[in-house]
Amino acid sequence: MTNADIKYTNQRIEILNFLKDNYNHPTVDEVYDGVKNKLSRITKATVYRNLKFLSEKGMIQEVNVKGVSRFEPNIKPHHHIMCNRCKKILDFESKELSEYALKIVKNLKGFSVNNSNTNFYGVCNNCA
Amino acid sequence: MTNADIKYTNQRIEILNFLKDNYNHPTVDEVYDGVKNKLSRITKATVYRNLKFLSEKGMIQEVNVKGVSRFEPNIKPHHHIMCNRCKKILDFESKELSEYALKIVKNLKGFSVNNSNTNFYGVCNNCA
DNA sequence: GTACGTGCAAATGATTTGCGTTAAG
DNA sequence: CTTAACGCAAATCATTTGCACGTAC
Repeated sequence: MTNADIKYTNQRIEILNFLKDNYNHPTVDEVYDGVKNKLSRITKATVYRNLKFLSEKGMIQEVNVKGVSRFEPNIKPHHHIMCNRCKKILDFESKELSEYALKIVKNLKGFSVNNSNTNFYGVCNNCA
Repeated sequence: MTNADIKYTNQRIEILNFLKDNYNHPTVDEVYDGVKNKLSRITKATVYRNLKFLSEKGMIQEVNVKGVSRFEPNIKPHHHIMCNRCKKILDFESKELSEYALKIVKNLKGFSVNNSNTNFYGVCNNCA
């Protein structure tokens, strides 16, 4: 999670801090609201720039759900389970699923695939 | 593909026509450009309204790729393979993959999942 | 004839960018 | 000291909406 090449500005640190241990997949606005308490002068542009920057550095992960960007500290490859009612997103790790999926497309002509992820849709117990 | 409850306006017909047999997953703008030849006075608002309408009716399918909506005539459940270079998207049908994925999450606590789809990433032969 | 769809222009919402200033290393 | 990041405001891009008019059925 540390990297020598990057400048650890207060803004960046607070954003990383907010995301750390936050598995709710917050949107840009939610991250902005979350760090505003600590850094009252921060702007949304800075949040956008840093979230993009940190995603590109592989320090966080961006998930796009129906046109909205969300961010999470879990950088391991994994799948997502989404509730159709409350829109909550759960991480789901399954190496065997990833491997099975890759095996299935391996002998496909015209494409060399190197990774995959699966999205699940359903209803969480809270909403059911 | 036909439905008695809907009004078949020229705009709607041309949009369906453009999408029919078009497996390139066009964006809203591409659909707009595609039908403008036939209906010079059509506006993007109409294209947006109809693509949404037809998706809700289940007559076409919307796919969201990195924040941009794309549309396709293939309404059967299926997976997608995307080229990281040229961004081309290929449909990939695999009932066994869907079934395997569902089986894996079936005994997950806190969520009742009813469908899934897998996205694959790689490089197509054209780009490789 | 009536309800629904359309074209147009304006509104909204998300994200990006130019620029002068500030701070990390 | 130098370069990258910040804050601010304005720009851009995708998508939606209100409204008067038109058209499918």
